[in-house]
Amino acid sequence: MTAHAEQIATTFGALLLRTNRAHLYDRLTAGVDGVDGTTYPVLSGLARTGPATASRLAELIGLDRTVTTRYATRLQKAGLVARAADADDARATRLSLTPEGRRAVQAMRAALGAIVADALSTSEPEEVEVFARVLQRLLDALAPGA
Amino acid sequence: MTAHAEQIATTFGALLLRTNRAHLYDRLTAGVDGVDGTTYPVLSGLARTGPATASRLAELIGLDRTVTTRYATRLQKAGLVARAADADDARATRLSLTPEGRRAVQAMRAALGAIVADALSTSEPEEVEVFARVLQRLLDALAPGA
DNA sequence: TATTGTTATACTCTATAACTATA
DNA sequence: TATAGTTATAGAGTATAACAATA
Repeated sequence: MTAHAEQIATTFGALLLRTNRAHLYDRLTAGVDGVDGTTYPVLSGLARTGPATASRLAELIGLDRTVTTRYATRLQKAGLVARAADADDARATRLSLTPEGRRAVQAMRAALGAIVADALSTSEPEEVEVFARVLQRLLDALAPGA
Repeated sequence: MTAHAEQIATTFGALLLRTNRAHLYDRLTAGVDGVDGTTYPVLSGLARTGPATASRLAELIGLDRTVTTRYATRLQKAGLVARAADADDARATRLSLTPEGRRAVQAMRAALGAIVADALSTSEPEEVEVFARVLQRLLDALAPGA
């Protein structure tokens, strides 16, 4: 058990190396116009949470308010995100996905799903099921906020 | 199966968010003097590969040669890394861990192991075993180089 | 001519500070 | 006075360019 924890820790460490993460992001956003590794979290966060203010979205994805709003502007220029006045609070601006933005998210999700599915194609379905469950627990323990 | 791939992909995406990765690195290097989130890959890479030149180490950890040598200098100043002339090639410099560097790596490995062990404490040993196996496969598929 | 280590330089990502408008 | 959005500015992290020494 401890031996497994050590091995898992090592594998995890390798997986978290900047180069691997960057490479994966590149693969995900390669075919999608207007999104890159930096704006990806903003777009996918918006998809997860639905229409939200920049402040709330920033909290969700763990980025600063100022960065979030700037990336949102980039995505808006690319036609993937829309801004609208908040009816309840004149200070606030609601960010939302455009239909094109939704399509982009869909495409990236499918790409990631395909990569994972391919990577797990040699594993038994029962193993995959266990893996999914334990991975979720690991995330909960490692990133309590998310 | 496809459903699991989707779920795994989503969890994975969350895990790779910059904020989570940075937070984990901070936890790992918190108690260790002279190491931070940026120099960590250099130190742990050196532990994995043993004494190596900056160029070779850079390849291993997916960083640029110039960055690797600069971080190595930082670690050297902290007393964790040593430089020595290469006997076979006068151009080359061999980087290695000092005893203190080895202790630092040991401490960080133990910390990561403890975090993972804790995160998996609610899972059955058989589940953990499966998880370790599938995770390794996933890494192999995602990061062929590592 | 190619490669090693290194430094100088520039670019990108992210955060802090500051400004405006509204609560 | 506090908060939302935004812009200006500064700080890290990283890569590209350039240099000296050796192969």
